[in-house]
Amino acid sequence: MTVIDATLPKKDRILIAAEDVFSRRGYTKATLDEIIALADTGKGTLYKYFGNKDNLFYTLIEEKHNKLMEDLHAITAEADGIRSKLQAYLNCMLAFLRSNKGLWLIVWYELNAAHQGIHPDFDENGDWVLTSLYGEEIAKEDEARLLRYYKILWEEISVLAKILQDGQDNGYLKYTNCPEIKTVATPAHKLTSEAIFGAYHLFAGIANGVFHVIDNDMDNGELTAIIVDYFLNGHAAQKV
Amino acid sequence: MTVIDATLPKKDRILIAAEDVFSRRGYTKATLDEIIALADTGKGTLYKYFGNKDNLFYTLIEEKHNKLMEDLHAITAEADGIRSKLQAYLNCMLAFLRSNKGLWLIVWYELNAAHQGIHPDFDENGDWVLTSLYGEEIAKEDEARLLRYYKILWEEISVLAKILQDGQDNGYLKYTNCPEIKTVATPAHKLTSEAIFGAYHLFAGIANGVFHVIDNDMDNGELTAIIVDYFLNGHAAQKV
Amino acid sequence: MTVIDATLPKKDRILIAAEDVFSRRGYTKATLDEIIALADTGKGTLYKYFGNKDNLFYTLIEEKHNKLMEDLHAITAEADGIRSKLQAYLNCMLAFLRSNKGLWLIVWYELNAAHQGIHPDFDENGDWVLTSLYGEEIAKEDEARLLRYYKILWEEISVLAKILQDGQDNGYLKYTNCPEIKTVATPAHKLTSEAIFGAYHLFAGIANGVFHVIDNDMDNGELTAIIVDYFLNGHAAQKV
Amino acid sequence: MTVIDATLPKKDRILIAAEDVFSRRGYTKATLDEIIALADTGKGTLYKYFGNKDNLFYTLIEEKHNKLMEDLHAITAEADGIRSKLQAYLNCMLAFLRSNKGLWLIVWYELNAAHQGIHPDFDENGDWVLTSLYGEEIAKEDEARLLRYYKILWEEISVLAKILQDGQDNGYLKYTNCPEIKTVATPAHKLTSEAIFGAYHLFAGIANGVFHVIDNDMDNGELTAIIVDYFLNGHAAQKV
DNA sequence: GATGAATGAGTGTTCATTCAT
DNA sequence: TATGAATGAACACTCATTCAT
Repeated sequence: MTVIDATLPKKDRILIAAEDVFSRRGYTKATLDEIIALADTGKGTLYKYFGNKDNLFYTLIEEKHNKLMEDLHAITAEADGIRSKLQAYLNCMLAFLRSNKGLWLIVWYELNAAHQGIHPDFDENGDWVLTSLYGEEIAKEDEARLLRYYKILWEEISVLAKILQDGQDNGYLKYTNCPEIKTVATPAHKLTSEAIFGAYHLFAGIANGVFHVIDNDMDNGELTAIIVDYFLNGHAAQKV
Repeated sequence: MTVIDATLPKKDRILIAAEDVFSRRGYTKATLDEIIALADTGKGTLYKYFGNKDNLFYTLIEEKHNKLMEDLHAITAEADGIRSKLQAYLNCMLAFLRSNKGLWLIVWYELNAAHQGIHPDFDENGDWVLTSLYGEEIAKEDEARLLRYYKILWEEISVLAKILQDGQDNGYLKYTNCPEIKTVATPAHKLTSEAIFGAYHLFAGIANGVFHVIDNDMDNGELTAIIVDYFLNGHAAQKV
Repeated sequence: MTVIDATLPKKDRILIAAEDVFSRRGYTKATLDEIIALADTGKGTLYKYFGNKDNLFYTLIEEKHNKLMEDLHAITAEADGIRSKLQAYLNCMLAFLRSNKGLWLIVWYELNAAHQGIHPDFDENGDWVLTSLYGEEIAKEDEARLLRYYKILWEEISVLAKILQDGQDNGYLKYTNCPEIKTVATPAHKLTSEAIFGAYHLFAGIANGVFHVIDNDMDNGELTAIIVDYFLNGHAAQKV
Repeated sequence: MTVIDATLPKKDRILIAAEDVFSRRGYTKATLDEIIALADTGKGTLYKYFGNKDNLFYTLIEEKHNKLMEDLHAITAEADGIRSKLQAYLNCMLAFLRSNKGLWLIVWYELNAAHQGIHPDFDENGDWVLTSLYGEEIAKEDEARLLRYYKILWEEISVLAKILQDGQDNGYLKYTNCPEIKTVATPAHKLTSEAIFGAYHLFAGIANGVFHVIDNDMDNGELTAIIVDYFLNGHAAQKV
């Protein structure tokens, strides 16, 4: 059982406790009671600072996400060439996901609108719009809640997608002419679906470690080098 | 709101309704009330047939899983060579996941022991054993419940892992000498961690479609051909 | 797990199963599902023969009670003198309760109106009437149900009470002049409250065996001899 | 319908309501809904304070039991000689049971392990151990729950048993040489089975008043004097 | 600013009873 | 006659949220 530094401000202690509990239990099964017990504070305090369960979680996520985005932008801007941009992105992302696997699984799977029968897309004005695949009405407040998590995924993916897009544009990466892979790109984003698909494909596996095969102490650089090699050159021993 | 054929036996209607509700809501947020309302039946009927929520879900999963395993074994045995085995596997798996994405997301993420602070592994006798990463006791019945879902993941992965393992053994696929990727293989399974990692990496992305980029009507064969090509030869336009 | 002779008529098998289950679980916690499973029959059959749970239980009790009453009357009529009548009564009762302890505990405690805030008594016509101690109305059908169990207790006690009453009337037993022990006797029954109290006092202990102190194989005659001696002469080594 | 003083703290009101409802309905048939309705509170409040139904009931029992044990020890230590110790014990117990008849019936009959096919006894270390008479497994938590009620019975009996044991040891009370009455005594407790049997026999009848023969206003001292006389000298008018 | 007592809608589960076959 | 599928009211228990202090 983690013990939280009693000298920290209550707000910080709640966030630390929330991270611990959400990571272990998932969003739905985490309880505010466990969080305040761990933070050694009262329920009123939690609500004073965060308003409700969802805002508490989002605050947690948002802070980390913003920091991650800064890092991703900085580190990939610095790198030179597709390959080193890719490796920079992955190094950064892998380190992040290793520390925040539990929380990001929640965003990717539990809170992802796309897994709740809801299809987020852009309308003609380039604004996000949610469509229920089952014809149900989506309440205004649900919409806002769902969308802000979706945007987080989108932003994180977009950095990688941009790299891949550039790679395709300048002929470094394949451009597979497969019409069935839908283009969800908009003028505003210029992401081809293929790039998104590739991006997702690329690091989805990293985030999870379903079978715990990757040693927790291993060096990021070495692992990402392997992954980038697989991604660029494939798993075959020689061209087939 | 789907309407279920009123002439079907209650048991079938419950299963159909359960699939619908679990797929949309996830395991925890799905309620038996919604299921019976959709199935137009009583709660007692559901419990008569399935005993409890978890058994209802597992019944749903098990039936589909068994059928899938039969198909996977048959279709990959028939195929000749690593590449066509890979493609056969993916064709089969992709078709399956497209129909059962919601349910399989639950198994992969929500019910996956590895995402609940629990580490499943083999003991010296080759039997499964669960270890809590947080020092909490795992109740006997929780253990059984978690394990049966984990075994499903394991079985489905193992077919692909075997193909990849063979590919490495005969030099067709790379064998990356990366010691930090842990070997979880046991004498009984002979799965190298790399094979597992590759297997997971390979189709994790397919299962999800976070961004709905793949058209629902697209041809499986064409898509899997692209994926296999990516997997074998990589995304680079030429060897780098 | 008892196995019931499959050649017996369904009705008999249900009664045998019901006796087993009620004895082990008590009235409320016994389930009809367990009974029909043990009887290897259907729910409809049970309801066809017995109508509802309470009738099933009462049928079980009534049959045994009627046989017991016959025995009690016969055996005490035969005996000569208070002491041997007492001993005869106790022998009979003890043997009965040993075989039917579980069922009779239900009648004495679980279904006893007096333990449910209800006071059964005679009205001016000598008819039974139930009065709620909490001012609640007693539904007509509840009244009938409660009363029939109460009458069973009453009848079984009355045989002993009559013996004790006779003993007091002819000076063999003490008549303690304690006005606070209420007279519930009616012209029809002529039971003084003291006799009832003594009767109850006498064999209440036998029925229960809270601490399992009495060996299941012990001889009835020997035990009842001790009890009657205690009852008549007390536990003191000499008159005190 | 009792009305509970609205100025009392919720916790106290729940306890008062619980006592009322458990006493009238018995343990199993008492519902928490009725309790909270009577206490005029919410279900969450009940669970906040007591955790579950069984803890609520046990809280009720434990408090009263502890107070009773103090009184029993004090009052019997003060009394001089077997007879006055007996009378002191009975006075105390009778007063207690008159106020708590409903609750103690539950402990004696409904929750008594010995009435659920379970045999509590000491093992070689003097620790309590439960054995199922029907070969069923006893779950760890069921064991703890059953045992704590059994210990209450045991403690209350033991005070009296000690008095009776002393009476036998110094020849004041009969020692009936009846081998069939099993010795459950352990070195730690030195209770002969006879003493236990006598103790139970003695006051089992008092607790219940199946037939309401004892006037609720009657004086304890007078009644216990009669009972002790019956117990010591028997019911016969003269030695028989 | 901090608290925690109080709440009640909601959730999985049980089981006596009904009724069409 | 015998059945068992179907039911739904009832129950113990959970937990996000409110609000008076």
